[in-house]
Amino acid sequence: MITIYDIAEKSGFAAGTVSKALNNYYGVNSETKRKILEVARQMGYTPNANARALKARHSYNLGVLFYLRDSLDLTQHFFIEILNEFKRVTEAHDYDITMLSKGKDLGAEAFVKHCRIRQLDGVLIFGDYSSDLVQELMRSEIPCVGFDYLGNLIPGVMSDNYEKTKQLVLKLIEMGHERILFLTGEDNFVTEERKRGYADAFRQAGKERLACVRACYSNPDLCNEMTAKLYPELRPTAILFPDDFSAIGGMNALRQLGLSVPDDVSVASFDGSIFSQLTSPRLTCVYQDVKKIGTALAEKLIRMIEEGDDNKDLITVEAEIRMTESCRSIR
Amino acid sequence: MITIYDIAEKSGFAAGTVSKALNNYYGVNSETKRKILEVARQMGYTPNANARALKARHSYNLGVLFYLRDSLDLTQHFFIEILNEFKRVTEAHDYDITMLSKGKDLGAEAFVKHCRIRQLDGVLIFGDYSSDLVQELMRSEIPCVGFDYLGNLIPGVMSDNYEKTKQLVLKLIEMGHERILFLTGEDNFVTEERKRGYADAFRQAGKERLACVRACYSNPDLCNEMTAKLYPELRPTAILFPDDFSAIGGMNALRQLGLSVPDDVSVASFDGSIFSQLTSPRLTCVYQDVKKIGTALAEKLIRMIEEGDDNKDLITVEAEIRMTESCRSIR
DNA sequence: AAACATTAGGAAACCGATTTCAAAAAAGAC
DNA sequence: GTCTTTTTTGAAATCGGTTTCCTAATGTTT
Repeated sequence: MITIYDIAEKSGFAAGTVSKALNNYYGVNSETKRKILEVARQMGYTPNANARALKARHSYNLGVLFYLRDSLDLTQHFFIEILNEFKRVTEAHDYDITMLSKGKDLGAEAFVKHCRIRQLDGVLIFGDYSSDLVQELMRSEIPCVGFDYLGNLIPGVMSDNYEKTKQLVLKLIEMGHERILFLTGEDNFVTEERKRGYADAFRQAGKERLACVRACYSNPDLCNEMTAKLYPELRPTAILFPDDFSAIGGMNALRQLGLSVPDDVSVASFDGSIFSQLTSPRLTCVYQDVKKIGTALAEKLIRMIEEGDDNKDLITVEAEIRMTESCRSIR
Repeated sequence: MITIYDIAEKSGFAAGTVSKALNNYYGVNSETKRKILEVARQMGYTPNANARALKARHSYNLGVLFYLRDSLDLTQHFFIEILNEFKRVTEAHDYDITMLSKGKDLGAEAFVKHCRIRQLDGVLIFGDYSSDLVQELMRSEIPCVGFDYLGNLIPGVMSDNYEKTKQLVLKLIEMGHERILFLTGEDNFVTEERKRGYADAFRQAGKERLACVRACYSNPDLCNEMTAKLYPELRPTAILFPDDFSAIGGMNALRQLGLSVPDDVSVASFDGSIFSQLTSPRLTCVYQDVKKIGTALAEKLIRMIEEGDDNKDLITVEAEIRMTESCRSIR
């Protein structure tokens, strides 16, 4: 492996000077820099990130944590789309991404420890923010941003769930739907916002609301079951599902009941991930802009790391209502 | 930050001894070890992975590379499921996972360089193995394993695609299907195996085969289009799609043509990812065992790194034919 | 009791960078 | 031509571990 010492020897300059030249420091003659860079190129120099991290006390490495209530893993398609965008942006700033994990560590500090061991510069969290493990990380000195986090421990990025839910429900009401059933995800910041939106839409329209019933995110089977059970009881004309994935389960249940979407029941969901485009009819949904979200998360985290930005205000990203085939006016 | 020097000072032993105690080296008195470990615990010692990597010349860090022809990103659900399992296994062996990328680097060595810079111990590849960038990596000194790779540069892990495709087609033939259309993915090792299986099934059954037509992996829109175009021409009684995701597109096309699955056309696909369970009717498929695949990839890579295993034979993982609602006998 | 083998622990070099500080060289001022 | 200022460069310390080699201490054999 070629080191700066090899370059120093061959070029006739000292290692320190080589380092400065390589890093574009002020105070290196441009002719010297040219020579050093040329020698480095010739010899096929590869910097050693670990050596750099050791001395510089940061690693140019970011952690990504998936720690969700029901699935501890990566298999959440919607989050992966955000991560993909996050990666694109951070990569352009020379950061790498490492998956965070508890490893063999037990105890509430597992994630924090992992970050310290690897000297991670910051962390992107997709998490169950009420868990001790995630709380511990958020309270640590390590810069963190959280998707769908609302609170004052770290800055969060979130779609304007309240506003868009309200608008969607108002639209449905306008279309003649009054019996709108909202199957929600498990209780968290996002669910809360959406429920407020749902309630306020009815309030604003001066109509009686039907029901919010707690289901679960990313669980088509549960939504299938609950839809099968609740439809006969409540006779909704429209159903809001917690996400596209769950909506697929729900729609299958409706089909099994002999109902047609959207002729008998209108259906809408949240996220607008790839799943929502594969159903037939296509799903009406509150589309969360994964690109904007990923970019916002990345840029905020980098600002925190590089500029010491310590503002923890929520960053809201505008979502978009996509009215498609799965909803019909019943006037 | 607490270092081994802090522990050395407080415990009265030398730093070298502390290191040995912490790493369970031979030649440290058990009482000494106990004391040192106790002091380390008290002081809240966190090792520094970068310092260790620098001296030890390896990082306990593995790279994962997604470099596919049509999508350079993470949004391939099926691969994510494998990665998830890979992570579970490697984590238990104290390895971390870093996403590989080209970063700003141009040139064919981009990935190799990235590995060297981070001193990655090995790499898991999901790739277009014909691309220069991936080839360069496979030819390097860095231990690599590849999912769906067949060749002699690195060991690959693959489902028994030939065998299971053949069995599936034979089963369909038994069910009375003779006009079986196979929409394949783009040309690669896997596609080749499956096409062989398709051909041999017909050969074995002594029947005339209909057609293999090249489509694309993970592209529901293309499969939708091609199905719409080819169905009227070829009038298949069964269609094999390149993967679940694509099959969804194909089934939508069939529905648009006014055809029912499985009453008018039987449908099957490969992978058996989460997508295949969400369609209605459920998809018959060659299920690839993501857990076994992820485990095989992880264990092989770790053996290569830790034991110098340099056997490059293909590792075949048994797939499973899941006959469900989307196929019907037409006798 | 002498000779030898084994074990425990310490000192120091090393991994490959970064960064500070001082010296040397060049440029500018008078 | 001397003195001051600025620019370049190098030497050396440092980051936090690992590992080799050596000495001292203890245990075993005869």
